[in-house]
Amino acid sequence: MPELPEVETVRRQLAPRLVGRRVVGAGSHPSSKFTPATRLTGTTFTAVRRRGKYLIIPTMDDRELIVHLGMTGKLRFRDGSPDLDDPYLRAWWQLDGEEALEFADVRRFGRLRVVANGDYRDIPTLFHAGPEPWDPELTPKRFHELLALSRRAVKTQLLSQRPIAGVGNIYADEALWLARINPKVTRIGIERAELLLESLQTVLIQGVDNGGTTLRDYRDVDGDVGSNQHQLLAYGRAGRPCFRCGTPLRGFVLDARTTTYCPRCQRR
DNA sequence: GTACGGCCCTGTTAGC
DNA sequence: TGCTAACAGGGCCGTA
Repeated sequence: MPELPEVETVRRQLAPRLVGRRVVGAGSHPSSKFTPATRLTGTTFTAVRRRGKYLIIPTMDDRELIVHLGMTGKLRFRDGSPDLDDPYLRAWWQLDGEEALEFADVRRFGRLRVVANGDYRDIPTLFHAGPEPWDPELTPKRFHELLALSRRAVKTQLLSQRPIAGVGNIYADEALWLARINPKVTRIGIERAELLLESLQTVLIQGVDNGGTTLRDYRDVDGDVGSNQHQLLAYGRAGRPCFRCGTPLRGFVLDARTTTYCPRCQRR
């Protein structure tokens, strides 16, 4: 379940090895989620950027490869040719210099797109994505205004990517716990919005510093796990005592996602 | 425009 | 031991 810290970790590892590399061949799984990969033969990657949970990889011919890792997507390099016997290989790019970039994804929730530079109209979540967590324009006031655009539950809004980009289920639960905000509240004041923004920045920075959170599937480009799962304060701890007050944390399903919160610290 | 439910996927785990 | 059902969940789409 790669969220901003996991995707940023991948981006940092990918960039020095991918920028300047030419694609001499490509292939993919037949699903339309992955076939865009094949449109890149002959071009050269010029950068590796990130926007929310999306990797954006511009090419020399003014296009961009957009990668969403979904739940179990992994990017990795392989010496020589791609491993076509891997049943989970969904796309691959043969690079100059006898090396391949592979996209493997067990559950096929990931997806690839190739677009003209900056044209995200066909990728709704990316097109409508809110500011990055560290965007200087994302002031507490602005964040509060963005949250006020909808009356849905605050956690639902975070997962929508609209008030802020890059937050998924794990870091949403963590930040809401840290800010003592109930996931189901539909309106928060400017002071609590500021606290939530600070909490989001805190948990996301910690996630990046720890190389991401590996619960089961996530691996970075080198195949290594992250270590942030050892720092989690709320996510996945339902039934266990709150680190602040000792009250057993409660779990429920919100928007088909497990949600964990402290019924005492995070009262509605 | 907004809210909501269902679907895509498959390995792992729980329950019988 | 072996089978079945439930579960995990980000993004998208159809419907109300």
